[in-house]
Amino acid sequence: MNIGEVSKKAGLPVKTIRYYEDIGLITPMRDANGYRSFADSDMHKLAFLGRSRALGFTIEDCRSLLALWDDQDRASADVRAIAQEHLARIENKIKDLVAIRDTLSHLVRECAGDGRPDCPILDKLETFPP
Amino acid sequence: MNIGEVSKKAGLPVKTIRYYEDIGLITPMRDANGYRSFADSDMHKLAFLGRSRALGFTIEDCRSLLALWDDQDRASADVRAIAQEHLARIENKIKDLVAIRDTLSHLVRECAGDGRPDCPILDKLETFPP
DNA sequence: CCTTGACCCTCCAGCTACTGGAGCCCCTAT
DNA sequence: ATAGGGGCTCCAGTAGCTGGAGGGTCAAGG
Repeated sequence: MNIGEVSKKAGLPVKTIRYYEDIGLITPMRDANGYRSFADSDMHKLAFLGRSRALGFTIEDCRSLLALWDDQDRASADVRAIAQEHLARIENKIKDLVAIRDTLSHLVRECAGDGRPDCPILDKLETFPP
Repeated sequence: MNIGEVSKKAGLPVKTIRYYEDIGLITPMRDANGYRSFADSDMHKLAFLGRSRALGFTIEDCRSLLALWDDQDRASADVRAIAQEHLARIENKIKDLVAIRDTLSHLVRECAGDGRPDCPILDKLETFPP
């Protein structure tokens, strides 16, 4: 398979696939003409990567997950640890964003949003908490 | 005021303040020795920037907000528009993250997390939705 | 007067995870 | 022969800083 076909099947941009090779996540063969030649196992890895990334795992997480995936003797606890740590990061991020959203929507509601210059949003940005 | 003092008062790292000057958000004077010399108005702007950034506004948003802040004749609607757009971005991000969190916590709950190699997390990453 | 240590300065490189573009080669069809 | 749609590499840029090298400046203590 050439890179274009893999790109369609895996749902990843061509550039991203080449990048993943660059950083050593996959190592497709090469044809005589220099074109990358992807085996099914490469496709499979790329799909795996796509899903992991869609769930917000970092590239380094993906590298670890991929290694565990390749290792038939892995302990599921190792996988779980990575996922759980990531889950905690996500939950923190959500908490931060919710706090921001609350502050922000409060500010937006308070602002008349008309042609006058008085603006509680700017006022609050000026003198917010401490 | 020297940069160190401003840094403490505004709660921003020295490097960040220099960066903000670099990109034209502030333009402090210079002393004869080349040191930056911050006026109260600079401090004020930096505090404003710190708060805006803490609410997740992009640097370009900050640039716009700062311009509106400086403009005594601004329409509050202009500020509101920026804030509202940002709010929408945040809400989208929260939605995405919540979806990720739900999937992820489901996976983590399903995984035994013991020494055995069977791992529903890897299975799902392999064969997730479509 | 000299040194020490805390500041300050500039410039360069690196982080994440790609993305865009230039400039080139290759393959197939007409 | 040529046109188009692949493919290739390498370089640069994105956001928003952060770290470090290598150097100047200032106030206090010996």
